[in-house]
Amino acid sequence: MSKLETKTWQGVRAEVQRRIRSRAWKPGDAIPFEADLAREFGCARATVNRALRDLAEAGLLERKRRSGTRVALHPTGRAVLDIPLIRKEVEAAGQAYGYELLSKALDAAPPHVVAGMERSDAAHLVHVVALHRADERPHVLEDRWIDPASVPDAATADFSTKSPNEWLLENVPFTRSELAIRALPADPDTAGSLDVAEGTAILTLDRATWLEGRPVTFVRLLHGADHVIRSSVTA
Amino acid sequence: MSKLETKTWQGVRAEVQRRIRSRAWKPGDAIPFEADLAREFGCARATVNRALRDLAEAGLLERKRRSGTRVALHPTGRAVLDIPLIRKEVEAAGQAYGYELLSKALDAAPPHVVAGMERSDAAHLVHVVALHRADERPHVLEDRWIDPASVPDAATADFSTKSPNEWLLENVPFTRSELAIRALPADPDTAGSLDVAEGTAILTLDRATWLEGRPVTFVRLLHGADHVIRSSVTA
DNA sequence: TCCGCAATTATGTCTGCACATATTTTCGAG
DNA sequence: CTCGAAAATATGTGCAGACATAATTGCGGA
Repeated sequence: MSKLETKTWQGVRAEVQRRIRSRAWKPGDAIPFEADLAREFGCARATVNRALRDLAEAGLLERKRRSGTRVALHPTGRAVLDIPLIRKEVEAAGQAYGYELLSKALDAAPPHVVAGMERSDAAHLVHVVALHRADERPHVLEDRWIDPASVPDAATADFSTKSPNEWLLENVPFTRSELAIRALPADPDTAGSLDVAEGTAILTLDRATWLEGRPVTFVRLLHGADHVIRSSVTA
Repeated sequence: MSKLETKTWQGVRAEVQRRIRSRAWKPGDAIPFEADLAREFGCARATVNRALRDLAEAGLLERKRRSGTRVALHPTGRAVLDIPLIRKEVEAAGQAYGYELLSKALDAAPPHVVAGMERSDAAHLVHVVALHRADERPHVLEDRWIDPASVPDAATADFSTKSPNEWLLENVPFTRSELAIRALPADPDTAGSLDVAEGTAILTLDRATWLEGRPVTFVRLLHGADHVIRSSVTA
């Protein structure tokens, strides 16, 4: 019937998206088979496949072998957070970036108990505390532990001018990382470093990273007042 | 030389990833052309293309036409947050889900000033406040505004048993949404509803959604004590 | 009736080939 | 020497066909 002749996978995706949004295909409905859509659109099945795969990745469709494809019941909201270097984040906001090393210890005790960070030799970590500034004002307090077993250079690295945040990203690969975002009240030390009142709500970002199952580093980023993590979703 | 014969795009991706992690290909380096890799791996160029495209999406590679492909300088940290239904989130944690409508107003004033939410007819919004519980304890306070111009059914919808969170997701499509995560101190009302002390650090999630440029809804989710947003990244 | 093996079938992926597109590079005109 | 058009080239995408894989279905035997 239709002489749509879409031909490009983006075109197919757009048309399918339109049918979902217009409720021609309702949530939970099964949609036509790839082969049928290919015939309708006048393109190859591979092209339809590419489009549907993309929409499935975006959470709009659910696909199962042999069963077919259906419109997702609850479009799984999915936000992509960019986690830039703190320096780049500050510079991108048009502010002057400043950095200051507050402390570095070689044989530090294990960090505060953190879910998902079961270290083997917890007694010999490198512990670095550093402050990132934006336009002279405290921006982020970086509280980092590094496992020297995974990162031998960490013990001798000079963190006085380049932050661990940046140094690690450039020098140490990782295979997996976990992220946890919390709202915590500022403890006295944190409050002092960030120049806020004790107990202030602090947006806290914990990240643990591993290389092939071995712990590499754990960092807690304590953000200054009114910090916002933003993300936009196009789906 | 190598008789790797990888054949599958996941295999190619794994091998390329290995070379990046082992620093055989260093950040900033250009890697071999698709055609060359295809010859080395003994597979079709399309297969290599699929693998490299996937790695580029993950932020490990940067590709430009005619220029070739190179290893990303700063593996762009990128976390994917799943934003599930609150009900599903609670149930997934093995807790009993409870829901209670606290208030519904038809011609509400515009919400607190929110960046990115410039409404046209700000004086006629539907305003719903509802509480989500987990095991009887307050879990999330949902503070939502809906634009009836975009969602006519919102005025008559019954939010006493099904949350706006869930109702909107099932009934209203959207094209774009923006997300902001903050840490805010609990104001008296919020503290009362969530059963926490006033001033407690609250993990706050603001989301604004549009359909083809028209505002649909704005919601502020105020999370109870110790709430954590988690995400794991495999790259 | 119930269980498990086998046929079925929709999606997943690979291949080889072709052409499109975006850059870079080259090279000639002024 | 400079500028701009034309050639070169790596990635992006499309096509048709084939086989792989995972569910589902249905059949047959106990």
